[in-house]
Amino acid sequence: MVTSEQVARLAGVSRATVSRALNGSPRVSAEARKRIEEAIVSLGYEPDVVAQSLVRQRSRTIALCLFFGNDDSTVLSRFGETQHYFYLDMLRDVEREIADAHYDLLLHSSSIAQNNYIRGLQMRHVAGILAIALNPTDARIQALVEAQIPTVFIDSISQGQNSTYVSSDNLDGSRQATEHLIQLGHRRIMTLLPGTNGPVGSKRRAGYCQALEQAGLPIDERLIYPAGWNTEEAYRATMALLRERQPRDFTAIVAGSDLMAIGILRAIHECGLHIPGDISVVGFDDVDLCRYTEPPLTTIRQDRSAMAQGAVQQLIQMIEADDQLEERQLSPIITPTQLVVRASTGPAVPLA
Amino acid sequence: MVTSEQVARLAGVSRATVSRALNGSPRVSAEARKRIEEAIVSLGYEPDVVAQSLVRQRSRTIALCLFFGNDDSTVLSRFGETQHYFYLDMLRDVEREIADAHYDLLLHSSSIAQNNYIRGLQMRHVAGILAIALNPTDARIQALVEAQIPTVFIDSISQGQNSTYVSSDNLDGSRQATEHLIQLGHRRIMTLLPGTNGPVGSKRRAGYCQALEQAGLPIDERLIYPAGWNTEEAYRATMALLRERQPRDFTAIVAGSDLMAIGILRAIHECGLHIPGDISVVGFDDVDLCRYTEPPLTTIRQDRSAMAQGAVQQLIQMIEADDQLEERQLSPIITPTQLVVRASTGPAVPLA
DNA sequence: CTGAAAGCGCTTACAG
DNA sequence: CTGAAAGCGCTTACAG
Repeated sequence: MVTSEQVARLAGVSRATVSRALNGSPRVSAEARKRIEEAIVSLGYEPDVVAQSLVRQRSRTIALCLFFGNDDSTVLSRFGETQHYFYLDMLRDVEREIADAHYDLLLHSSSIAQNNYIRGLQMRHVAGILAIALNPTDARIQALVEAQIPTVFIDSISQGQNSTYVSSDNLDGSRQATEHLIQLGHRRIMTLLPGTNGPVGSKRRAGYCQALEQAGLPIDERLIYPAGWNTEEAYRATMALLRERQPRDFTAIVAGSDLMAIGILRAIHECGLHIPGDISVVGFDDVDLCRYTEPPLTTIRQDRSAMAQGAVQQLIQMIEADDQLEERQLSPIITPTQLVVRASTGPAVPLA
Repeated sequence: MVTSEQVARLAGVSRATVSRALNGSPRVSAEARKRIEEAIVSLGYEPDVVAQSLVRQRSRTIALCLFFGNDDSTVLSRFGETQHYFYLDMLRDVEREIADAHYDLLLHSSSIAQNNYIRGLQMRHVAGILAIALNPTDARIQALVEAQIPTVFIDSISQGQNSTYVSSDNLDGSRQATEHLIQLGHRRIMTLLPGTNGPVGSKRRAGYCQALEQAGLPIDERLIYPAGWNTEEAYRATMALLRERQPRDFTAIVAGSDLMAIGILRAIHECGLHIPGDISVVGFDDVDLCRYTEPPLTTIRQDRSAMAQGAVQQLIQMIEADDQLEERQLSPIITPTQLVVRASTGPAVPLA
């Protein structure tokens, strides 16, 4: 294991000078710099990041914190569940951004209480935190905000002195989806959404309502049907819906997400109905799978790479802005959404 | 930030004793231990893992290395691609196992050359490596093996002094899938598999052939059709197949994976054929989505949690077996596979 | 059983 | 521009 000591010896300088050269200090002569660089190459030296972290009291590591449930102790624990499928794609972009900035990504799993959770992060000297916390009442959110470690939340609207958030324009996306159906002649449009108080669901509900209002359509509580974010719950809810409502009182469904839409499609098929012949379905997210559903799914695209890029760049900016400007204004980043029309939506057919 | 110095002062002992108590050394008196524990609780002390890593020359971090392509510089870069969907589920189990053992998971992205790749891992003092390398010729595999850091590969059959692997019984799984179709009366059974030299594909091809042989059926090269692991390529291959083969010369398809099967189903639908009425399809992996395809997919289940558990436990055992026994025999772990019958397979119908 | 001391590999005021 | 020295927070022989 090559150390800076060996580099210094070979270059005929002190470790201090090697360190300065490495960290781009201007106070190093050209000759010294050259000799050091040669020594580094010939020895294959690379600085020990652990030692650097210790002395700098800060690592180049960004921790990923996912709180999908209240009890998930590991970062990925809930990632197999269909409702979180969307975030995976975004994580790819997140990792690329982080790598490009020469930071590492840590999945820090702590099965302990909240204060220990934060402490674990501090003891690892993480530089910053990227958090996706779907339940706004999760106590860890507030703990994170108070910990004063630079933090960017995705899809949670928490803000603080050292934290901000990025989110899609969920309201406008849902509005577009509903408007698309209205333009196709639909008047009785269901929406399946969780009954929780999360910001994502709330905004999507609001967008749905806004589109109806703009079109002068009434907002019927019977058209807003509760279902969890996952495929199975959406499937069950739709089955229940199709059985309860005889005769059927709707011609289209705005799904809370694409993965919910997949369950909805399946239920409609099983009841012997056609899509979009009998019922039109719109998803939300535009995950890759949308192209392979039967029929291919009309949906709302979230700009995942813009979300990831915005989140990471904002985070790194916060990390590297060592000057703690009191007046710093951290404005949230809201990325646009866009309707993608495929084959699961069509003209409304009159109800029986 | 509470340090061991403060704990020592409060407990009236030296830092050395605090360290011993913390690390479970027997050479600490009961009274000292008690006072130290009280001090730790009252101060909320937690050791600095960075300092520990430096002095121990080893962190409690396990790096995740995914080499899905030859050029992926980030760990997750290829995870959005359908062909790697399966590994995500396994990663969940992997993370849980790692967390339970009180290790951290690092996604180490290095966009640099191979020797720097290894060096980056060494400089971070990672304790061990979990690697999924789908291309057996990837130079990083050999570099990893030679680096002598404890490593467990998943689905690559690399072994070395400090490395071993875990894999499903791919051959037997594919054999079961094919046998299932034979029992349903199918005689002309296609298989769609990548033409690469990866161990997973090779084993699955061998299992397919073995089932045919055991049934006394000929192995027709025209029945082994090349297609990449992803949904899109499987879709395109099937479309081409259905156009080329007029009249059609097969009644069933063994897909290389579930995500390939999804593309195959879509192509069959688009050609106006029925599943399993016209063509039966079997997948491989048993991802959650199988239940939601149209029709629900018959497939081969891989025991992901057994794979994850085997991999992590083996890895940690290697890490903590500080005694480098020369005669240590690291035997690979092969987990069983199992047929899951759903609705995409049915009796063979005679070909025109 | 316990403490003083050295050391892990680096960085950074402090002098010069 | 450069080096000697101190220090980041811990662990571990070495004495006692």
